Amino acid sequence: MRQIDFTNTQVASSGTARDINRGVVLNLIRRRQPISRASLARASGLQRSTVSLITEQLIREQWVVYGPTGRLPRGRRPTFLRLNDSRAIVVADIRPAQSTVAVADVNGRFLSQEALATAADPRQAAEQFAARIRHQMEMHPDRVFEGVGISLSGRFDLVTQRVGFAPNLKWSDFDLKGPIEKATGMRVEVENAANACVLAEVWFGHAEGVRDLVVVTIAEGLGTGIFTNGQLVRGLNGMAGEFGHVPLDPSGPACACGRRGCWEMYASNRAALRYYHESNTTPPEFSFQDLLALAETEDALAWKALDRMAHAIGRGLRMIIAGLSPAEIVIAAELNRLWPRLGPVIEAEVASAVLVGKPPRVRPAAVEPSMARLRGAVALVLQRHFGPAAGRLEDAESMQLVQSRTG
Amino acid sequence: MRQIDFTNTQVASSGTARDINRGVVLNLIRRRQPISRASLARASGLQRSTVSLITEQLIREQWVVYGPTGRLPRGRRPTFLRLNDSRAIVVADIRPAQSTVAVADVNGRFLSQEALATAADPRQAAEQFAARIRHQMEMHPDRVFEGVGISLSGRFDLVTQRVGFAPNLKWSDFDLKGPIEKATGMRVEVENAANACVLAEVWFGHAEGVRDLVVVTIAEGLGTGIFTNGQLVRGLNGMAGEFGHVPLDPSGPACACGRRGCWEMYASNRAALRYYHESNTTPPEFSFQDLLALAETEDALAWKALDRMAHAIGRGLRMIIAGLSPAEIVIAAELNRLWPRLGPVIEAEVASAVLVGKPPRVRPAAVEPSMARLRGAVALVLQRHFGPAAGRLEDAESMQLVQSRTG
DNA sequence: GCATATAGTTCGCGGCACAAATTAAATATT
DNA sequence: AATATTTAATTTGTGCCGCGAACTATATGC
Repeated sequence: MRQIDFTNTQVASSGTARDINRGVVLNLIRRRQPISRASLARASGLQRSTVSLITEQLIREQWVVYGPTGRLPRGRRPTFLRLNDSRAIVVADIRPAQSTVAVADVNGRFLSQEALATAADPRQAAEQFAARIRHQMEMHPDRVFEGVGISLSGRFDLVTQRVGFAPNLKWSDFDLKGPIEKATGMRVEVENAANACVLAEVWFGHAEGVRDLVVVTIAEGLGTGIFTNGQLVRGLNGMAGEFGHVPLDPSGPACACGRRGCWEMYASNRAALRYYHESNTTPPEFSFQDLLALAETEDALAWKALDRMAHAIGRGLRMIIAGLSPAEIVIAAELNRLWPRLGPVIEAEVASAVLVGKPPRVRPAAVEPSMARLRGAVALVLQRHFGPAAGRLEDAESMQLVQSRTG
Repeated sequence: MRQIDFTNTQVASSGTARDINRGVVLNLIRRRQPISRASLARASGLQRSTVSLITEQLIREQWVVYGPTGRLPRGRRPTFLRLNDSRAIVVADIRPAQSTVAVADVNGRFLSQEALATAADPRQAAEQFAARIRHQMEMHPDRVFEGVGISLSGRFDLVTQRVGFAPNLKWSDFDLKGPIEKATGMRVEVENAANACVLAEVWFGHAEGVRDLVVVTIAEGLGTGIFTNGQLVRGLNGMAGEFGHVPLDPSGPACACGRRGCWEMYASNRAALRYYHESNTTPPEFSFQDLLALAETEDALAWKALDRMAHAIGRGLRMIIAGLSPAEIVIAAELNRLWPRLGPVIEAEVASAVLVGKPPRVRPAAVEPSMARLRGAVALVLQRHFGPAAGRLEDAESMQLVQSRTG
C-alpha cells in the first residue's frame, strides 16, 4: 500500500498520478537498464500503453535513450531503454584536510576526479570549490550538467539553507550553497556525509527495498545516517544522527563535544590509535592506515587495538538497535578492509543485544567510504529529478527555459 | 512538496488523486469541524467543485454528516459539515495488572469505559477481552462500530500479525488479534503503548503539523514512541523504541533485560521509589502515586527522589536528541502532575545537551497517560479509514457488503 | 504459408481535478 | 421595494491520465 503520511495537507491534482508513475518507471529503468517497455509494464504493473506514454515523455525529457534491440526465443524483438548517461553531475566531498571534486554520470560512474586541500576559511573554501567545479565541468564539454551535489563533514539546515554546524571543518552558520550556485549557475544540494552514505546505499547499493537502514561512518569521528520508512531522518536543523556523541560511560575520556565517554571516543579510528598507543609507543604521524597495515602483518597489539574498536562499535550499535531496530546496519569505515576478522566481532556484540527475533543484518558498505560519500552526493542531485514530484520540477524547468528563450 | 518515498514501487491509478484528496478533506473536517465546503476549499486549495464532489462521497460513505447552518455578515449561509459521531470504535489498553476496555466516537470522545484485571494466560486474556469488547458494544446498540484498537505493553509484529514480545505481560509470540477478530467480527488493530501515545498526540493532540516527535512513556518501565517524517517508526518486528533499555552507565544497577544501568533503571517510577527508599524506609505497598502525594505535601525526601528521576529523564533524552533531533519531545507520565516543578529540571538537562541551535520543545502529554493510550488505540482504527489509501479501503468494504448481500 | 508469441501503438472509456458559468440565499444600498 | 453586492454551492465543459481492448509490427516454428 502506498505510504502517504496523513499529516501532509498537500492535495493531488490531475498530474499527480503521472508524477508518481513517471518516478516509478524512471527508477525501474535506472535499476534494471537496459530494459524494454514490455518488461517495465510487467515490473511496474502499469499497462503497456501507459508505460509507452511515460517513456515517451522521459525520452522527450532526455532522461532516457534508446539502447540496443533485444533478442527473444520468439516474438517481436524488444527495444531496450537506458538512462541517458551523457547527462552528468558534479559532486564534491568536503573534509577537514583533503577534499574531492568529481564528475559522475547519472549511473554514479565517475568520469573524472581531483583532490584538493580544503581552505580553512569558509568563504575561501566556497570560492575554491566553485572554481574546481567549473574546472571539472570544462573537462567534459560534451556533457549536460544537472546540478551539484556536496557531502560534507557537517550539518546542512534545510530551512536556512546554510551549513549550520561543522566543528570538524571549524565552520558554523555559513552559506556554502549560495556562492557556489552563483558561481556555477547550477542548483547545489548539500548534505551531511553520513546521510550521503545512506543515499549512496539506497540509490546505488544493494539495499533496494530496505526501508529501515542505519549507516555508521567511522573515520576520525563517528557519524550515523538514519533511514526510516524509506526516508532520511534529518531532524531539527538537520542535526539527527549524532549517536556518536552519546555517552556510553559517564566516567569515560573527555570528548571534544564537552561530554565524557562518547561512543566516538571508543569506536573511532582515533580511539583505535589510542588503544594501540596505550600498549605500545607509536612514532609521530602514526596513522590509522598504518595500524591497519600493521594488523595485516599479524601484529598482535594492532589486532588487540582493532578488536577493542570493533567491540566498541558493536556496543554502540546496540543502542541503535534498541532504539530504532533497523532492518540493516551498514558500516562505512576504513576498518572494513579487515572485515573478515573484525566483522564477526561486531556481529557477535550485536547479536547479544537483541531482545527477541533475529538481529539486524550488519554489513560493510558496498563501496569504500570516500566513494560512498561522493556517490551519495550524486544521489542527492538524482533525488531532485528521479525522486518525489520530480515531474513537476521538469515542467517548471522547461517553462523557465521557454521564458528565458522568449524573454 | 508531497513526500512520496522513492523506494516505493507502487504505482498510481486514476483513483489515486481522489484517495489523497479524500484524506485531506476528511482530516480537515475532523480537525476543524464544523466547517463549510467553501472553507474546506480555501483550506485545502482544492476547487469548490472538487470539494463538493468529495464531501458528497464522504456523506455517502457516512463518515460526514450535515451540521447546523452558519451565519456570515453577508452572503449565502454555509452548510456546516461535521464527522458522523454515531460511528464508534471499541478500544482496549492491555497492561500487566489492570486493563481497560472502552468505546469512543470518531472524535476520540469516550462513551463508556470499564476496567478489568488482566488474565495471566494469553489465551484466556484474548477470550476475556473479546467478551468485554462485545459487552461494550452491546451497551451502544445505536452505534455503528468501525473496528477495534488495542494498545498494549508489548510489541506487535506487523508481518506475523502476532504479539511478538511482551515481557511485562509475560506473553510472547502470541496471536491476540485473530481470536478477537473472530469473536467480534471486526477488524482489530494492535500497537505498542508508546506508539499509541504518539498517534494520540498526532491525531488528537496539538502536535498537528509536527513531523518529528518522540513520546516518552514513563510508568513502571520507560518506553519511547518515535515519529519521523510524519510516520511512526516501527522497525524490524515492531521493536523500535526500546531506548529505555540502552545502558547509560555500564556499572549501574542490573535491569530485568539482562543489561546494567539501563535508562529505565534511573528514570522510571520504580527508580524514583528506589531513590526514595534509599533515603527513607518505606511502608510495604508504597506506590509511585503515594510518592507524588508526599511531594505535594512538600516532603523534601520525596522531592529529592523525584528530582533525581527528572534528572535521569533529561539525561536519557539527550541521547534521543543527539540521535534523532526531534522537533518535539512529549512526556507521558504520572509525574506530569508535578510538571511545574519537574518540567524545568528536565528542560534544563536537555538544554545543556544541544550542540547547536535551540533545544527541542519538551512538554507534558496533552492528556494523562491512561487516556493517551486509549486515544492512541482509537487513532489506530482511524488510520485505516482516514489515513493513506483509505479511499480504496472504502471501495473494498462496500464491495464486500454488496457481495454478502447478493451472496 | 499459417499459427503462435511477444513488443509496442492506437483508440475509446471512465475517473478526476480544474475553472468558468450558473444558481442560491443572505445583507447592504438607494 | 428594487437592486447591487457578497458568499456558498452546483453545474458544465475541458483536459489529463490510466485502463483495457483492438490492432499493428516482427519474430520463430511447423
